[in-house]
Amino acid sequence: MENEHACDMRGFLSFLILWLVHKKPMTGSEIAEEIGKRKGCKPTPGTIYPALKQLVEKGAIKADSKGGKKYSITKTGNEELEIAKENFCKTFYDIFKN
Amino acid sequence: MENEHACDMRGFLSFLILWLVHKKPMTGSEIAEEIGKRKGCKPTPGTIYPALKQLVEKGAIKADSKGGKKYSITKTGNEELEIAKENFCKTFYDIFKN
DNA sequence: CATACAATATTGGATGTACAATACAATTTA
DNA sequence: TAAATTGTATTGTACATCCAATATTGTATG
Repeated sequence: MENEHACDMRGFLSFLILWLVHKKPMTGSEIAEEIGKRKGCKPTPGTIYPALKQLVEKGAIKADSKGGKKYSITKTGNEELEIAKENFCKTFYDIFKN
Repeated sequence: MENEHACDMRGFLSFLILWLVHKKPMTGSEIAEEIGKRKGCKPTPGTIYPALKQLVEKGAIKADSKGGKKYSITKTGNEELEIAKENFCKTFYDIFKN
């Protein structure tokens, strides 16, 4: 609700989830598994599901209620991801150089 | 203390501050300015100084109390930065591609 | 010395992310 | 059907980060 903390360094979990789901629809546990592989430490359900819930409420992702309940990105989510990705790259552009 | 939330997606502000200060000692306002340039939105003193305080308390940076009070990275901070950088790159390795 | 201004810093309240513990739902196995 | 297992989700508590507002300190300038 209209809180414009645009300067926020919070939100990297949501950003990463959005990024993963944008590549391929995934279930909650698949997402946790993939984050675990990348960071070396798998987040617990109490971390993953609240974040998923927020993203659904924002309309950035949606849950396909069949089978394992996969989450996939929406049009809104894709637009948001594009902006977030750009900001991310501008902010950390020189971290990856060597 | 000794809270081992190793899985943490929090701490990106501290990470970025550490990264900036590692390249060159900076004052609080210089740090805010540089982050503002990267993100397009300059963090307020209420964001920057508590983070700096924590980093000093951890021993990751130290304040040179002469002139504009520049902060510079310590040996401990450099070691911490090296680890954090590696985790960061592993976690977001595919964001920068295209 | 006094006033102004910039940089440094703290406070209070909100939000995102963290885990542990627990609960619930859908299969599978006995 | 009962018990076990796995995935999904909530709750409670803690902490990093966020801003606005305020306070403090240091350095000019009058």
